[in-house]
Amino acid sequence: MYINDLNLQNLVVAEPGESYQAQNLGNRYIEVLVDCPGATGLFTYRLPPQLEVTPGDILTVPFGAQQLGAIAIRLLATPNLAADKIREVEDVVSVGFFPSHYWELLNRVATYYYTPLIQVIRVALPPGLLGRSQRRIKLTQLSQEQTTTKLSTVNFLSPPAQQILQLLQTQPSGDYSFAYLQQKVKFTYRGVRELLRLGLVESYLEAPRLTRPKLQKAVTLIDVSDRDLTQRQREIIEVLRRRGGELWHSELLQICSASSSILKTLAQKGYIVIEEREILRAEQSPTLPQDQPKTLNAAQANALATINSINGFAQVLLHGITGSGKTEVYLQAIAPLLHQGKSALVLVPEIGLTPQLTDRFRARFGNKVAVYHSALSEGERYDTWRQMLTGEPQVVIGTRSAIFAPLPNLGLIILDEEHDSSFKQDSPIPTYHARTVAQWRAELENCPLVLGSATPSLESWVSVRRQGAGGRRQEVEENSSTQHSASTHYLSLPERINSRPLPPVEVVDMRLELQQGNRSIFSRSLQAALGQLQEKKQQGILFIHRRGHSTFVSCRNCGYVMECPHCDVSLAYHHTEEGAPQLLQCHYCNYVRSHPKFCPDCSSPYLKFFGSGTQRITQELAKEFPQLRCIRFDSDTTRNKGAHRTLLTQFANGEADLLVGTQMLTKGLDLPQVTLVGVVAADGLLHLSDYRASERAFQTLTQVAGRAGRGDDAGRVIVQTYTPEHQVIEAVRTHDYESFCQAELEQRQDLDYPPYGRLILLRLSSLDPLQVQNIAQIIATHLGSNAGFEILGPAPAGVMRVANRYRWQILLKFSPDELPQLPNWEEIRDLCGDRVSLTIDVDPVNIL
DNA sequence: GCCGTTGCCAAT
DNA sequence: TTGGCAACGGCC
Repeated sequence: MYINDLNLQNLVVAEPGESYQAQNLGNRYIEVLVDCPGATGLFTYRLPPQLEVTPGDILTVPFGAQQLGAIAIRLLATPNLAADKIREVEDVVSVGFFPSHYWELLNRVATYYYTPLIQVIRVALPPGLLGRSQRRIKLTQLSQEQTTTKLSTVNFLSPPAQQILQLLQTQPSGDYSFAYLQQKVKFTYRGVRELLRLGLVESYLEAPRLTRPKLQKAVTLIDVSDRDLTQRQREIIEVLRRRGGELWHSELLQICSASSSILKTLAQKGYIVIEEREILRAEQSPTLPQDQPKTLNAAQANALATINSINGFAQVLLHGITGSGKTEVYLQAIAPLLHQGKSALVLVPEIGLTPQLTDRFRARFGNKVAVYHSALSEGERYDTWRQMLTGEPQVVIGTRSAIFAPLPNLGLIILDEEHDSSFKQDSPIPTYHARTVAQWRAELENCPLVLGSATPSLESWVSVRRQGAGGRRQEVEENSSTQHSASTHYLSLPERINSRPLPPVEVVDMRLELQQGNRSIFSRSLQAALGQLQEKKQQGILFIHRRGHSTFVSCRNCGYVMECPHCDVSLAYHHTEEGAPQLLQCHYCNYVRSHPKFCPDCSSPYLKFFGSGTQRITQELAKEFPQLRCIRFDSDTTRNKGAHRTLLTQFANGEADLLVGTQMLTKGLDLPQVTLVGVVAADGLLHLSDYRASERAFQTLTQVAGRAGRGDDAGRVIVQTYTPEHQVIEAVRTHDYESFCQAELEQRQDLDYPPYGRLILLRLSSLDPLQVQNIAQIIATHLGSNAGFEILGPAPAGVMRVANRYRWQILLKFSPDELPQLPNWEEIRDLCGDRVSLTIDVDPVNIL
C-alpha cells in the first residue's frame, strides 16, 4: 500500500482553532501533503511571517517548477531537513476544514480502497480548490517572423511538430495548454520538444486558477443621526434604513437611481460602510409554496418513530414498496433534527430524480436545502461547500461524492434507492461505494444511517436481516432486537399510500405475437393500451433498455456489422432530424461517422438497422400512433442543464401523453397521472454475463413498474419478453421480492459471490494488446503463490477494446470474515510498467 | 505532474 | 565523442 510506510492513519488534524497558540511558540514550519500522485510523503515548508496556518488548512505551495495544492498536516518548531532545501508556503486557500473524525473517514477510505490519501481528499474537496499550475505552449517571436517568410522550414518538421505549429498559428494569441495539445495531436511530447529546440515555441507555467469566493460590494448603515445631510443623501439613508440597514451596492443604486459618488460621500461622512461581501452562486430554483407534513399511515408512522428514537449510530433498512411514501418519512425524520441544530445528508443515485426530490425538500425546508452534485458549476459547488462549513443546520442533497459533504454537525444520513449501482465509482480510484463510506461516516459521527429502497441490494438485505430476528417476516413490526446488537433495524412499508394497490403486471410472450402474425415491436396488448391513453386522458411510460435509434447496423446481403474502429462494439444509429446526415455512434468512446450508403465489405446497398433504442421507438410510435404526443427522456435529450426539469414539467403539465426513456425513468419519478407502464423488451436486461445481472434486472423492472398507478387511477404494467419463464420476470410479475432474494442468495452462496464472498477486481489496460495480456498473465502467476484468495482469470474484459485500449482483468475472491494476506499492491503495480495501467477495484459492482 | 539526471545506443 | 532518447526518481 502506498501510504502504510508513512503510517498516515495515525496523523490527526487538529480541530479548527485548537492550535492557534502554537504559533506563538515559534512553530514556523509546516508539514504538508502535496497534491501530486508521485509524491506520497510529507513535505516541510516554512511559514512566511504574515501567514497563519493551522493543521487541516488547504494551501498552495511551490513544488519543483510548479505550484500545487497541499493540505497542512502538522506544525513544527524545528525543521527535520537542511534549511536551504525548505521553501515557503505560497498562500492559504481555505481554513477551518477537517474535523478529526472526518479526517479519520478519509483515512479509512484511503486504506480500504488502496488509494493514496491525497486522491481521496481530492474527491472530498470541490474542484478548483486544490489548484495546480498549468503548463502552456506558445509561439515565440522567431516563429511569428518565420511563418510568413520561410514556409519552407515547415517541411523539415516532423508531422506532429507541424500539426502543433499549425494549431498554434490558427489561435490568435498563439498559445495553448499542453494538455489541450495532447488531446489534439499524437506524439505531443516529441513534437513540442522538437519545436522547443528550434526555438519556434516556448513552454511556461501559468499560476493556478483557484476558485475563490465571489465578492460583491455591500452597503451597511452605521449612523442615522442627521448632522449634515443633503436632501438626496437623506433619501438614500432612508431607503437603506427601511430595507433593514443593509443592501448590495448595485441594488441600492438601482432603487434610488443614484450614482456611486453619492454613496462614496456618505461613506466619507461616516454614515455608511461599503465593503466586499461574499455572495453565494446558488442554483436558481423556482419559489415553491410552503408544504406541510402529511399524515402518515401506520407503517410510515412506525418507521418514523423508530428512526427518531435512535440515539447514536444504527443502520436502518427502510424497505418500502414503490409508492409507499419513503420520502415523507425522510422529511419528517429530518424536521426535528434541524430544530436541534443538526444537519442531514441525503444521497440520491443520479441527478435525474433530483428536481422532483429537491422540490419536495425545498417545499418543506425552504432555503435550508442545498444541492451538491457534479453538474453544478465549479463556482456553485465551491459556494455550496463553503456554506456547509458554516455549520448552520441544513439538508444537503447530493450524488455519490456528497457523502464527503463537510457538514460539521451531522444528525442523519439517508441513502435513497440504496440498491442503485451509481453509488459505486468504477474509476478513477478511489473506487468507493457511497453506501460503504456512509456506514463508516455514520459510525464516526455517531448518527443513524437510513437505507431506503423498494428493492434493497442483497448486501443490505443480508446485513440487516442476518442480525435481525432470524429472517422471520415481521411486517411493520420493528425488527431490530435487543438481544442482538441494536445497531440494525429492518423497517417495512408494505403498502402504498392511500392503500393504492401495486399495478398488475402482464407479461407478454413476444414469440407468440410473432407466431400469430404481429410483426410490430408493440404487442397487441400494448397497442391497445397505448390506443386508449388519450381517450382516458391518462399518461404512460415506455421503458427501453438502450438509447439511440438502433443497437447495430448490419448488411442484409453479407451480414457485415458496422463496428467502432476504436472499441469492440457495434455502432448505434442515431437519427438527428429529417434531412440531416445519418450518423453512427459508438456508445463507449463517442466515435461518430456518417452512415455509409453501401456495405463497406460487399458494396451492397442494403445496410439495415437492427434492434431498437429510444429514438427508433419514438419513430415507430409516430407511425403507429400519430396522435400520441411523446417525450424522449434519456441521456441524449437531458444532457443540457435543467433539461430534466423542463421535460418532466412538460410531461407533468400534460403536454405529452407518453414518456419514452431508458434507465433514467426508473429513478424515483413520481408522476401521479401515469397509469400505463410498458417495457418494450425486457430481454436486453436479462442476459448480461455478470453475476449481478439478475439482481439488477429485477430491480430495474420492479422500479419501472412502480411508476404506474401512483395517483387515483389504477395502473397497469405490460412487460414484453421472449423469455417469459425467466425467474426474474416471474418475480416481477408477482411483486415477490423475498422469494427472488432467497433464490438469488442461494446461488450467490454456492459460488461465494457477494454478499457471501468479497471481490477485488484488477483492471488492466494498454494500447498494446499483447503486452496487457502478458502482464495480466504474469500478475496472475505472481498472485498464485499467495494463499487465502481465489483467482479468476486473467480474462479479457467484456468489451475487450475501448477507445483503442485493450482491457484485461483478474478477479480475486475471498471470504468477507477475515481479510486474507492480500498481495502487495506496490509489487503488482511495479509488474505493470508504465505502458499498462492498473486499477484496483475493491468490491466491484460492474465486472463486465 | 514536471524536470533534470542517467545510461544506453547509434551516428560521427 | 556527441546527441538523441527513453526510463527514472526527486521535488520540501
